[in-house]
This record gives sequence, structure tokens and C-alpha cells, in this order.
Amino acid sequence: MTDRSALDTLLGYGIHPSVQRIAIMDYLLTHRTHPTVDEVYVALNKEIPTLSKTTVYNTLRLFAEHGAALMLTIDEKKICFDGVVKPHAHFMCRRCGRLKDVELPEGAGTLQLDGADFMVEETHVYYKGLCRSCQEQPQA
Amino acid sequence: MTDRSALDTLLGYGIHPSVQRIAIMDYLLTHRTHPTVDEVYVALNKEIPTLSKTTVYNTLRLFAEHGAALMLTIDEKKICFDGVVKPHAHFMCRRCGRLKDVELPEGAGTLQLDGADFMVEETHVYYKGLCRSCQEQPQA
DNA sequence: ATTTGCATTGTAAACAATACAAATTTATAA
DNA sequence: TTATAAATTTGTATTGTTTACAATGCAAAT
Repeated sequence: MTDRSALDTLLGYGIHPSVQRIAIMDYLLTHRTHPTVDEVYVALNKEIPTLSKTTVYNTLRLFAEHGAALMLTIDEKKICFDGVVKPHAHFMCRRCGRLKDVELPEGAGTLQLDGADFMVEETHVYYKGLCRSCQEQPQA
Repeated sequence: MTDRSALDTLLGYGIHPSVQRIAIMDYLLTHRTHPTVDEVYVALNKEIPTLSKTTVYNTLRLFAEHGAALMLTIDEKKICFDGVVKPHAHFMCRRCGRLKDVELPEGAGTLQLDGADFMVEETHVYYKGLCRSCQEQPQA
């Protein structure tokens, strides 16, 4: 369980709550698996049989626009979402494809924006490589 | 012009050269615009009318796998490629969508991989926000 | 000259994501 | 409460990117 309820999270980000939005936010907060739109859709279809996939798309995009969730484009095959918005980095294994949270390196946020030509709103740091279990696994 | 020819770059990364691969690498090295597959395809169709888009997909993927190019998944709408493989970060403007190269912050490469659970092969750092000209532009 | 193997091509298919309009729900005001 | 407006959701149709795959081309090796 999370310390803040899904409803409170939505209200905190100025997002008007609805049954679908609460369910989707609750899923994000209780599943730290960086799910895709489809994974959220399939999982929530059990409790909300009328749920439309378009709603999941719209809602997750809405969350990301309000800063209530992160849209991760690390894997070129699929967009993932993260309910943990506290700054952190990610690691993706190129073999099993799993995404894991890792510490943000010191100084990553303090960008040398030569001449302040840019107004930074989001910082993304991630690594690709092989996770422990895939290193030990024999090659495919 | 680049100091290393496209051919030498391919050979340096152990990639068997061909007319198409040389042309695609040359395009990457002489156009620092982070092009998409389609942009490369359209541009090279003039010199190589028989070029297939599938070949561009395969070739750019091959380059990325051999470390001869970077595959950028910053923009969720399109995959971009970068012929500059020297470590650097990127900035993407959320309004005009342009990608720019920026300095890699100090320490971004030295990840605290608690327990060395991961073998890092690539490090990606990018920022999203508003570029100078889009800040000055009136809102849409 | 044949064979071998990789590269390329082009079509077909898969798939993710979006647009859109109808239907539903919720909020607001009379 | 009822009517009206606004917002949200739904489902289908569509778009566009990416991949799969089989056929073809090409060049080096035998």
C-alpha cells in the first residue's frame, strides 16, 4: 500500500478524479513494474470490464502532462509509465528487457546549459546493458 | 566533411561495407540533425533510387548494435539516429520537437551500481523543456 | 562455373497510437 | 428536481511506423 491514496495523488496534481483515473493511478502506485498502456489495460479490465484502451492512453498521457507520472521512452518498442515521480534513473537490460530503478548520479540535474538557452523541465537518465541474471545465463 | 570517411568508420566498427551502408553512414556523419529512418530514406533515394526503406531500418539498427551510431528514443513519436557516438547529452524542445546536443554533466557516467548488479553498456542523458526561440514565441 | 553466404528488396502483416463521434457520466443552474 | 451544459469515456476506424518474410541480387570462395 502507498502512503498517499490514488485519489489524493490525483487531487494533488490538479487532476479531476474519476473511477477510471483513480483505478489507473492506483495501479501505477501499487505496481512498480513500469507498465505499458496495454499492461494497465489488461490488468484493469477485470475490475472495470467497460474500460476502453483509449481511456488508458488518454489518462496516462494526462498524468504525464500534469507531472503525476513519468512517460519512459527507453525501450524503442514500447512506452512505459512510472508512478514514482521522485527523480531517479533507470536501467534496462537489453536481453530480458526489464526496467529497474537506480540511483540518479550526482550532478545529473545540474546541467551546464551554456548561455541558458534552454528551459529544462524534465531530466532523464538511463543505462542499458545486461542485468546480473542475464549475464549468468548462457547466450541464446 | 568528416575527418574519417564513412568507409573507414564502418571498417573501424567491423561492419562489412556496401554501397547502401556507406551512403547511410555518410549521411549520418555529414548531417548532424538526428534524422529518422524516413528522413535518411527520403534523402538517399535521390542518389540510390532502388534503396528500400527496410534496408535503412536494418542498416541503422546494425549501426546501433555495433556502436557505430546511437539510437535515440527521446521523442515518443519517432526514433532518431546520431552518428556522433562520443558521449554527450541531448535536449529536446517539447514545442518544436528539435533535438540539440548538449554537454554531458560531470559524473553522469560514473553510476553508483549498488553491488555491481548491472553491466552498463550505454548511458543516456537527455533533457526536455522549451528552447530559447519557443520561449519567446507566443503560446499556440 | 558453381556454390555459398550475406545483403537487399518489396510486399504483407503486425502493432501501437491517434482521431473522431456517439454515448455516458458528472457538474451546474434554474 | 429537472434541465442544461461540460467533461469524460467508449468503441470503431484510421494512420503510420516497424517488423517478418520470402525472393532476389551480388560478390567472394571453391
